[in-house]
Amino acid sequence: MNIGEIARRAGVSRSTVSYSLSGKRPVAPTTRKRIQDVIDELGYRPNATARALKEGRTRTIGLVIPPAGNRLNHMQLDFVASVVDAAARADLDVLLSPSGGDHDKSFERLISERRVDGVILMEIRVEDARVGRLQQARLPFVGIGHTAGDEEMCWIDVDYAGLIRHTVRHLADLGHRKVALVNRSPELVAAGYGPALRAAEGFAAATAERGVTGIDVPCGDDARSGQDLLAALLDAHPDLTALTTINEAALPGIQRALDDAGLVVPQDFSVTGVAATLWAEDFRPPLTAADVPALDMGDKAVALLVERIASPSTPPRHILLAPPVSLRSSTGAAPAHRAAPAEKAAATRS
Amino acid sequence: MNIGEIARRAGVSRSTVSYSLSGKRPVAPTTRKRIQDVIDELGYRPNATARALKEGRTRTIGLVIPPAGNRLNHMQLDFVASVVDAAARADLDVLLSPSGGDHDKSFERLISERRVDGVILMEIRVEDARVGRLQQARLPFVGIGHTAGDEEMCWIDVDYAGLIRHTVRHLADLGHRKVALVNRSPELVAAGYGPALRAAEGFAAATAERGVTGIDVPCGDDARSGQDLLAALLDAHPDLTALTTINEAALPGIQRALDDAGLVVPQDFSVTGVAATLWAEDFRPPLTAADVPALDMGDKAVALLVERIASPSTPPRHILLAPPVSLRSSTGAAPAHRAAPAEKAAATRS
DNA sequence: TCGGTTACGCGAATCGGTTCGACCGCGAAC
DNA sequence: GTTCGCGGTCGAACCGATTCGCGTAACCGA
Repeated sequence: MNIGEIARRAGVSRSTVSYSLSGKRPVAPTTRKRIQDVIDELGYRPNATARALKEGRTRTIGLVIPPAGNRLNHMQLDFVASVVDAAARADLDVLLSPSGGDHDKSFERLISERRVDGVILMEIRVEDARVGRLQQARLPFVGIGHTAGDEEMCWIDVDYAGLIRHTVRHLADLGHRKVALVNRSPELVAAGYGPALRAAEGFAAATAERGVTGIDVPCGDDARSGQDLLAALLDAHPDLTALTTINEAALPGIQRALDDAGLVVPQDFSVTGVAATLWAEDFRPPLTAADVPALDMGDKAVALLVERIASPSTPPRHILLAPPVSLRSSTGAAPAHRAAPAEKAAATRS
Repeated sequence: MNIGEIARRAGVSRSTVSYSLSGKRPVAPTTRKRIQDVIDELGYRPNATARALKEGRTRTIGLVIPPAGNRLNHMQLDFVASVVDAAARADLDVLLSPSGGDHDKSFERLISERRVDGVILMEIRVEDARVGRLQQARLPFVGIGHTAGDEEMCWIDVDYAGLIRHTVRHLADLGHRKVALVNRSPELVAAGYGPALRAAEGFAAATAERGVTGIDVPCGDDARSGQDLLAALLDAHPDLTALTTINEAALPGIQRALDDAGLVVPQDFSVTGVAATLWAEDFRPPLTAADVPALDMGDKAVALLVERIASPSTPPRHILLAPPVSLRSSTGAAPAHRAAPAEKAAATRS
């Protein structure tokens, strides 16, 4: 069932059917009605492939996600969902491509076979070969995260440096003198993952500025790692009274380690950071944190990409988001003295 | 840069380039080398759209996920990841379509514009209009979950009835006399979501069989709902000593409600159910549960779909998975007497 | 009455591949 | 010495849409 079949049944030429559908040239009302009746009867919709070939665009965008091994965190998941949603509203389909390494089969297919009109690139690293590949292919794209040196591309990012700086100041104002940054996984930090690097930057700047002692440690992106890490940290630093983090997935583990040590938040220990709203609200007590507007970012990313596809030659735009810190109840004045973890733990175990 | 350009530069016809690439007809080694050199130099890859038009297949499959509003749980997320992965291995791309209602724009586009060669349909309901739509369009598809009446389709499902029955027997064997089933959200239950219905079936059968009292309650798919529900449940049923669940997302909330009530697992209360391995291991103590092999299911779904695309007329196959129950440490002998929640909670609050 | 719009519709070209039929030259077989 | 088969190549048709150029008829004002 194709446009020729419709034309035949309506007794007109194929071009007339096409014009009737697109409205790009006038078609007599009676003819149009006849055509529409046939279309309605057969439930015809023009073949997307043929249309794409002729028009030179696929009405599809690629969404490059971290590879399946690395589990997506809630922020990323919300982002994916909102991209798919926003794309649907713009009558675009979304092609998924898991890609981590530089030479990924599925990524390469997307680009060189021209399956998509544009790409949204998640989890950009500071040195990212995919950016060069996209530029070389002249394919419009929007990065989630930015690379320091490159102003030639469109991107949207969260101002991790600024937000972490903000949280550290907040803790310093509450009297904390020794503060930890629970960063993303060692692998991501080593790979030069932007948010991890910039969080560290902001952390270093703010601790120096306020004269507090800062401990910057990477942590696997899961509850277990968070628990082990914090237990070790509490053990090694009896005077540690607060932490800030960008590692959402470690939060449940952090909570457990604090419980195990018999520390009450925020009386004995303060916790803050940057996280998706859901995670922040799931913490107990609710986390004082900068809420990453992941849903909003998806909308913005699609809008930016659509704009870029329409006019690829305009100078690239950048959006740096700095959501406000929601004061919930996981931070408080520094305790005069934090009981040694061992003795507290013993007390609760009994 | 297209096949004509390659042909021109290599001094051959377009068909020769095509045959050289596909190997469907012999090409002289010298010619082949000349062509390959030009291709390597320009980095040519045949345009996917044009190829799809001629071949009549897009090498793309559609993955229909629950709409963005309903947050995906870990099981579903693992499943999506493994589908994308398995598809990539089979040189297929994955087009995402969020669809809940019956008349979804993006779903309809996928089907009627023939953007995909086949579809994987997640979260099937007992009455699901999308199934009929796919059959009518003669588009191969595999359902995740099955509809009772319809044996005409391919599906993969987890044997929720059997697994829940199994967990209830386990609890009964440990001496529990009153057991709750924490089911999925009221909306899903009302919509006739298969796993929810079948879990209830299995629960009813097993409680009857073992003569234990069963309480079957729906619960929102999030931590907060789990917490509220269980608190209410403990309050209303002082003799409730165990629960089983298929609602992963509620687990963290269940954990909190138990903590708040001062109940220790498994001494005071037993918890079990069906969950993704990650959630089961994240519970404290680790959850005795049937581990849903979501990653495996993705592989199997893609394999089944590929098979069905290749030969659409063979009778549909069904796969019912019944993963073994991993005995971890969240279930134990029923306590002689469970302290009233109020008095225990008061004790911990002090 | 005549030139000039405008409305309407058709045929053909085009997008970038794949594939069928045909052709040519050469060596083997009868 | 013709014929057959086969390796190697080319031209043309085709997939299903869009769109350009052109023809025709009706209608307008001068």
